[in-house]
Amino acid sequence: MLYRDVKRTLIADISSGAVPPGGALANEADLAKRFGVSIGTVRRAVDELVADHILVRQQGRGTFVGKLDRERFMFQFFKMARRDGPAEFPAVKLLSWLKSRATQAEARLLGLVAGAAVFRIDNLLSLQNNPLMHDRIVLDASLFSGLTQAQFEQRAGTIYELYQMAFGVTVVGAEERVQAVAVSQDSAELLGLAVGSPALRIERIAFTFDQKPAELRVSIVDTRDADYVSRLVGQSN
Amino acid sequence: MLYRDVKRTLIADISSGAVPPGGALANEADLAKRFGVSIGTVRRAVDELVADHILVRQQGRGTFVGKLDRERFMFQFFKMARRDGPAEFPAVKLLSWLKSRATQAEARLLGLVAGAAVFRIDNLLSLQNNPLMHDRIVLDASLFSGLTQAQFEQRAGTIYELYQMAFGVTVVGAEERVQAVAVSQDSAELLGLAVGSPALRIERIAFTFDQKPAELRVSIVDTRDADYVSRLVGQSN
DNA sequence: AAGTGGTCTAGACCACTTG
DNA sequence: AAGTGGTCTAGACCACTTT
Repeated sequence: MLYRDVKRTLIADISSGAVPPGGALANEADLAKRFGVSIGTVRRAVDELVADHILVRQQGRGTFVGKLDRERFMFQFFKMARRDGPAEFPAVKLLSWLKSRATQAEARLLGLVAGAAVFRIDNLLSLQNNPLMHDRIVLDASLFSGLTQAQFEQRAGTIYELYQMAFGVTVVGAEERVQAVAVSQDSAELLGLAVGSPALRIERIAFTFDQKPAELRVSIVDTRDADYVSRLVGQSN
Repeated sequence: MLYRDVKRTLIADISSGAVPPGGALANEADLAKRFGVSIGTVRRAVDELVADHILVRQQGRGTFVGKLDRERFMFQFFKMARRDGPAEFPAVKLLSWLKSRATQAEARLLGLVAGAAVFRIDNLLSLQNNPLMHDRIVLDASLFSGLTQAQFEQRAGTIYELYQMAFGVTVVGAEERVQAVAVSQDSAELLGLAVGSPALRIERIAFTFDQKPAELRVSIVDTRDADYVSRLVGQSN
């Protein structure tokens, strides 16, 4: 399982920051020399990392560490799409920001001890100036130590890009659990719904390499005009 | 793009029934001879079909056409899981069966003309004897010509396995659109909910090779005890 | 023991991007 | 022109399953 070792080392290089987001990997021949394997073996390791969207290959240019920019966020992490049109990047407005302590349930989901310090960040997301959903993000404060509200609000790109650039926390995947709920008064006001209307509740645990949880996010979504879209694999061309 | 040609030919062999579900492919060396390419090129084509779950490799035994059995159905097409436990195969009870004509919306989703002949099949799915969800399936009658209620009720395996075995229709993927709705009286009675309670509505279009739509299915799901679970990729080990 | 897929090698040539 | 990834070859040996 040589290619496994190569893959592990490449992941270590990325998660340690030795190769930064957007940075180029060494070329395939050099990697092969460094690891003492053939180019084919390097390619196999890189193939898998490309399949996971951790690396991006560009023929003729090189292989780069994938940035969690808008395009990737839309592709991988934003599943809502209006029924009448194509997917679109949402406008995000910060509603509240506070440092707090994890409840027992939050601690379990994030792999922390109950009462651990966390950041709580609430956002309102809109499409075409219409409120669509409301996110409540919970972050392990020790993983994002020093994060400030100003830093969060003034970020240039996506939230995950901020995690990656400023804290070396690369979100590589997530698990979402979706259910239907009756909206509370708070959510109803934010989304322009009647209290008790049906809405989606999405609980997302985003994780980094090694499946380590990095973020807990609970979204309440108005699905009068948009759907949660899920593709059950199967390309085959 | 030799391996692309190999892949296309293998797909043609499968969808034509030349290699039946569960049947073995020729071994890699023979395939290489047949296509006049190296084993590595055959492997690449087969790799992609395995990634799409169309083929299954078993070291030392051979490569087989994947059957749409319970295991695969659970893995790929059944996303509901109880919050208190692991995923579990649902019991399916036929509620109604009739031959009818496609509405305009159904025809659009299935790629038919409005008024085309369709089968309408309603099922109730339960976990641990508790009703969980209610499916309304719409099938193009010309694609499943000769399908009878008895055949449907007496099938041995999954519904998709019946499509595959009896009609040569292999479902390889699907797109699901999920929204929250207030349940109608019919659904409420079936699921033991109060009328107007929030529930998930899942609209699934299942497709075969070439993305041709094969089935439309609308599910109403009670999420008091179970979630719709979605994994946003990212393995990376 | 024979046959299968799983991994790996050490090249080759092609397509694409950049200076 | 030089450098990169993309594809392909023709082997080799290993791990596993079946006879």
